[in-house]
Amino acid sequence: MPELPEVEVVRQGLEKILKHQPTLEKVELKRPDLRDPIPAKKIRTLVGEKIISIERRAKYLLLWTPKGAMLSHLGMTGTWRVAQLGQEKDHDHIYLHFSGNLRLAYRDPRRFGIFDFVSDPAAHPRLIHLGPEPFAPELTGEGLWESLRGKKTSIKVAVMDQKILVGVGNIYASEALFAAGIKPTLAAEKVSRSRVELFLKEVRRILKDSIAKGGSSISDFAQASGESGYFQNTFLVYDRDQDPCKICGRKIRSEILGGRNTFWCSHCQK
DNA sequence: CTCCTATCCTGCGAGC
DNA sequence: TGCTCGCAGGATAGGA
Repeated sequence: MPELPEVEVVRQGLEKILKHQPTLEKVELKRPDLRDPIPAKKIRTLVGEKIISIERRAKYLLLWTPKGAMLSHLGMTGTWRVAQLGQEKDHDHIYLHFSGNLRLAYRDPRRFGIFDFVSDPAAHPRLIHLGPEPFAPELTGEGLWESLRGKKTSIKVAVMDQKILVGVGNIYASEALFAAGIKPTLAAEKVSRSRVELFLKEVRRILKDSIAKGGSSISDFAQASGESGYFQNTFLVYDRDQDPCKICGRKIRSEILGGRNTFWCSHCQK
């Protein structure tokens, strides 16, 4: 669900809400697990600590204290919000109580999310194999192209592979490949270096633009403030099967790649 | 190794 | 209106 822009928008929202560095006073778990068991004991070692920063890595959030961090992944339907007493909802699984009578709620109907404890991100099994951040200055089109070498899988599946490039999920993969004029079904190894360079440029532009627009709000995504994003209004191909291409007017088509619905224009993308 | 499929879970919209 | 079906922004285990 939330891809890099949505997670970044949530990060910015949480950063604002937690700017005054409140102390974590209580961790209330409504159930013992999401996708995985929640290590309640380890997380509660952070009680009494201040939240000093909110970091995003790939689609993960890290709420840092001096003694370690809480790691949050939103899965498909996860949201964080301020929920004072009386503002509980169905599928609220975690309440973080802070000083100053502040309470954050994590809500996640499908429970594909993750909530874990991290001391050393470089050693955490969920983080250790992640590929480069799209905005990392050291990431070049050539570097990305090299990591696609020998990949028989489709370029669409490859750019969604978090070992190759993080943060790009099903929406932004389709949108960025459209912007770069690359047909998603093409084998990754067959995409030329210059076209991979263009893809990187376009995916950066699109991710940045989406962050500026508050991300894409489909069904229940909202930023921590509760506001919706509006990047979904600018989709050129995603979820537009059979609709006319906004550039050439021909029908957008779709196919399942790697188990995920993929959208493209066979005239604009080769 | 790489690649592909099935799977976790709930809610919602389309179609009848 | 109410039911059933298929699908949804992700990531991983396990099999080929």
